[in-house]
Amino acid sequence: MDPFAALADSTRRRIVGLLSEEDRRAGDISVHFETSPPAISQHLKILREAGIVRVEKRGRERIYSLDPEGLAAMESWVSDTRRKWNGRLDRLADMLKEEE
Amino acid sequence: MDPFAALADSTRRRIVGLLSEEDRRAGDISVHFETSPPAISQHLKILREAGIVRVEKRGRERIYSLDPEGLAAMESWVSDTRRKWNGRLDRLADMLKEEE
DNA sequence: AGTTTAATTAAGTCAATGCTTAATTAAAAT
DNA sequence: ATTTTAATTAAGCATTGACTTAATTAAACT
Repeated sequence: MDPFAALADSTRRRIVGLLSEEDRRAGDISVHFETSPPAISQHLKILREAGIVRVEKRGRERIYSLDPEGLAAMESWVSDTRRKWNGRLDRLADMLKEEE
Repeated sequence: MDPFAALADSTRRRIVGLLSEEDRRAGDISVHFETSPPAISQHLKILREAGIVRVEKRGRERIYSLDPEGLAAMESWVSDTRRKWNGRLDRLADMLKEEE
């Protein structure tokens, strides 16, 4: 699943929010939600495959951490879009200026 | 549909890309895609309800334009997440510094 | 007035998504 | 060695999402 679709789900965004604060074990993520541990595990898998999150096995626990690279796609799309939009505003400003 | 879900679809992101260049009539958007005009119209409705796009009726045409406010939610979520993440890195750097 | 054009809404189909409970894997503890 | 604990995978189900064609709305043209 691509990063945009991965972050379309609010539960997954909340997970990312938790991991932006600190690395956490799967169970420590799970307790923050009403949904079952398997559901959270499935969300984590999606985030992993989207490159947004990493896992590290530690004994029988899995430590999840944010992979900031994963946000890059979204960040650059947004900033590109914003830049193009601003470029239009700038050209409009120029046109108005030449009318003076 | 919330802005994140609205932008999870690549067709809708392409529409936003087109509108970041210039305002366009529904039909002028539609021709850029293989899918049928009704499908594009449905996408436009979703973008409208997410606050990402605006319409203006002009005779029997509808002129679509980008509503940059609509991107704000995504932008601020991403930058907040990034900020929290960076904050962690900073604290880590401080800790390493104090060890010197 | 009647027809064409621009666009949307309606209705139905199919695939994808998110959830649940049950089953499995594998490490830790007794 | 057996049992408990942490987490995931499997299977099934209900909902949502994106698409299609057909029908509708409304403005423009002749």
